[in-house]
Amino acid sequence: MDDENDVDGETLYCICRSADSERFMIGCDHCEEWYHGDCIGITTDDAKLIKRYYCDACIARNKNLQIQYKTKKKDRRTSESSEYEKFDKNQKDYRNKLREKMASKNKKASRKCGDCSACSRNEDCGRCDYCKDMKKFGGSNKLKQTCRMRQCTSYSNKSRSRGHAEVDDALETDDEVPRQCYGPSCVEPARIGSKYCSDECGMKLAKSRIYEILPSRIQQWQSSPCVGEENNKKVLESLREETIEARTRLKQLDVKIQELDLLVERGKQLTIVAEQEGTDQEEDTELSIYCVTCGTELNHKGALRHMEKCYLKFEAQTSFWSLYKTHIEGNSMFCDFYNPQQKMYCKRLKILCPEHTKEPKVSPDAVCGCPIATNLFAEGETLCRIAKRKCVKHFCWEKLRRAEIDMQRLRQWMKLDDLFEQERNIRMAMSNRMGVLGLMLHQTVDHDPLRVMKTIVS
DNA sequence: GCCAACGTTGGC
DNA sequence: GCCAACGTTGGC
Repeated sequence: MDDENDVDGETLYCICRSADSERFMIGCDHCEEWYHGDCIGITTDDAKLIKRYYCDACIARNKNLQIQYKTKKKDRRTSESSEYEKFDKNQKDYRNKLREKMASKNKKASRKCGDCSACSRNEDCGRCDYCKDMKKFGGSNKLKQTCRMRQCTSYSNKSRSRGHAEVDDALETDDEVPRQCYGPSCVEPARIGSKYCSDECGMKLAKSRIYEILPSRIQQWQSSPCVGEENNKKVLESLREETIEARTRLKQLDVKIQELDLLVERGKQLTIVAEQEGTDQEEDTELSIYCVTCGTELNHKGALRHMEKCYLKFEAQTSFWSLYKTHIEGNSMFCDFYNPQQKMYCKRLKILCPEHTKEPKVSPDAVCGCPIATNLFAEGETLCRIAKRKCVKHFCWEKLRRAEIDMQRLRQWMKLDDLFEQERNIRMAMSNRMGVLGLMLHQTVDHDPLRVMKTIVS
């Protein structure tokens, strides 16, 4: 503190922090600081009436302090009373003027009442989050806020939306008179602005509080039912069921893929039968078909082929990129092509991605192999044996089926993701509820006298 | 120009 | 509504 009060060997006084000791000064009988009479609105005549003077800062910190007069206040009805009243009035006027002056001079000062303990602190505590953010305490200066201990308490109780963090190590009264450290069996004086002499003592007391309170809280927690906990458990159970369902569905879809693979393999064994071609050509020759993507009128023979190409053309114009590669157990359905310039991964379905998946070349001997429908909803064992290149009925059937399965797989994975997120939130709520902090901070008081009986009986 | 910190903004 | 982040501003 000496360096703050000392500049170039000179002692600094008063609220003006000047070294001037030539003019009239009065000393505070509490902090022993000296104040210029004209700086604090006290004349030499006023001083004659005062027995013990306490400065504004000390009075603000300790409400028990009051300026003591040579004649007691109750005797003020005497001839001298007018003098005291005059002095009191002067002081009030002076303070009001000072406040107005400060307010007009500095808009930022409007957040300080000037009277509370926080306003009279002249050093940052160095321990709160705002102090730790400050450059002088090695912070990054992101928060740029006033030390918690210096934030005006009057202002914070009305208009500040930001909560004043209750720090256990903070003062209740902020009385800067050193007192005994609150640490268990510690006899050292507490640090100024703290209940403790050191961080260790604060931690020691916190620890012993936990040892003292926690066991009974755990017992209480275990003996009384908690509706929130029960509800959470129920939701967790239903989430678990839904997860199992989604996983079963995924397995079924995997089986579907295997079945499709087998079907394709079976088709490969077949040879082309040309006769079927003739019968098909006669059907529906007069029907008009329009492309679902571009709207052009199409010949039914080339309709599917056109629509597929047209779709791919339009699909290629839109990109679906993500910064992250997909991590899925088993085969991923995403393209996940990595673009090194953008540093991103393609998120189209792999089977449908026109940009990064090349269509396999169809050999002239390849058979279509699509199962032929026996009626609208069922398909028989018979496979289409027209040449793959020529079959207009089942164009790209295999690709579309794979895409359909992949879409269903994707839907299930998204559902699993959603279920996982919900479970995580519930588990977090549950662990918060019965975590050390939760148990220490909250407890349930049961006001129903019958409930106690029930617990005892059961 | 530097610094403290107020007041606003945007994300959650 | 809360809060981290930050642009801005006033004082020095």
